[in-house]
Amino acid sequence: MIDLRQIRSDYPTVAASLARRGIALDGLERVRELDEAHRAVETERNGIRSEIKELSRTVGGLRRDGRMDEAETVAARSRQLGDAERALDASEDELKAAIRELLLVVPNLPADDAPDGASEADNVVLRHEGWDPDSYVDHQRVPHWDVGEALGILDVERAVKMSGSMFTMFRGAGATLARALCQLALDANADAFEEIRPPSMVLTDTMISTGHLPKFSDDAYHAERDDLWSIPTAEVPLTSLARDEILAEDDLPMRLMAHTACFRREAGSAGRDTRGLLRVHEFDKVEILAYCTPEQAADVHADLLARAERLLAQLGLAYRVLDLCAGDIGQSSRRTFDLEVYSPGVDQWLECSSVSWFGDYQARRAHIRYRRNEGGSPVMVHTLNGSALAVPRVWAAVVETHRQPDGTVAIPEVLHPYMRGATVIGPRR
RNA sequence: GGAGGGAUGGCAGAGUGGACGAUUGCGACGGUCUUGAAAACCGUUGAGGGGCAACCCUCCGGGGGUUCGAAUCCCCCUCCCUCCGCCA
Repeated sequence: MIDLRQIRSDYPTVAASLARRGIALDGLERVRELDEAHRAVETERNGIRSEIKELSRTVGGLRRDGRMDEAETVAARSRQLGDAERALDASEDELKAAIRELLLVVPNLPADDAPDGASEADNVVLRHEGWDPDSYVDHQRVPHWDVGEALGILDVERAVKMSGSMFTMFRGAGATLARALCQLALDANADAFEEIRPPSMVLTDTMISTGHLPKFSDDAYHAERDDLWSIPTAEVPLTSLARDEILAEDDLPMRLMAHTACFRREAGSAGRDTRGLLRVHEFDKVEILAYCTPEQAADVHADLLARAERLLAQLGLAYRVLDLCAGDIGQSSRRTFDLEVYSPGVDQWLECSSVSWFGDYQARRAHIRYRRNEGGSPVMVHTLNGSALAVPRVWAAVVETHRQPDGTVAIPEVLHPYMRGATVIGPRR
């Protein structure tokens, strides 16, 4: 959530900033009106409540003194006020709920230095790494689904049999490779991040905290009977880990990482990228996440990006870094860098990490604060996160990039310790 | 899933209708004393909302109810503990 007080005190800035996303601002206007009405009702209601409390104290005093008739007179007066109080109370509840409902779907203010733009097409490519378009040879120009099938390490057909389209299954060395990628990502970040193994299903409030609900319910799997959501990313449970807590400044930045399965309905993309691993309903991912102070946020953001990049470089993959424009960053984010890995077999740039700074938007939803060393009231933390490594697309890029003339796949050296000594993936027999 | 017991401030733990936003202890912070520290003593110490301010309001797991007045009484829910059942 953005700060209601900022809407009150600095409406022009908020409106101008949100306008950069290219969204309609009538919801914001409405919030402003409701807020004004809400405060008026609240003030009036509080005055009546105060009076009732005063009268009740008087009743108590009179009764103790045995002045029962007088007590009853005062009680009767208080009874009358009670009716008025209940009416104002109901209206206050309604206004408060209406404001929250609207505020929950108002996106975050893009950072001033996020580039202008309306869509994906306006994202800024900051740089390419390990990228030489002329270096690829014919044996690398085979899509991973063909490579995977030939080597017996990817079995899409049987996954579809058991779970339907857009599910996948790794086999043999392919499954080991998928696991190796996760272990590498965890080990590479263990120097600074606490490893967490969170639940894969969460309550509605947990999904609201990150911004995945209420707006994007179509994108997530929901177990109706128990009202639980399958997590679309470890960001969801990791952000709620500190929900409703007050952290100490000395504990910040607090860095967490988790390897989880991620579940996405991909509701808007039926029929797109249906082959292979480009878009699947369930995939494994290692997420890295931090809570920090506003002052630390820029450094933490750069560090998360550097860590995600380092893994791709170590795997010998080409990638590019995108600075997402104001019109394309996610609802909760203020600034996002995307990492896209180049997959030569399908000749596509595949998004494999979004490294985002959320400011205090998620912290306000999740109520995560910290106390400054110099004391004073608790203030909202900043949250940031990104994928260290998302398995399917990186798996695809590895298999295509490192395919050798004889059709086998050379395993990148950093993965050797996790591959039971194997250095090459040959046909399964 | 069934039966019983619980949920109070950073923690421990009082409080069964009115002077309780809450006794007390521990912890933390400030001070006195001390060369310094400890001990002792004195004081401060929850969160949120509204208001320029004085100040007002809310919060005792969550929601509803009774009452002039609820931490306290009633109803529902959630979570924790004990026992039984089931189970990797």
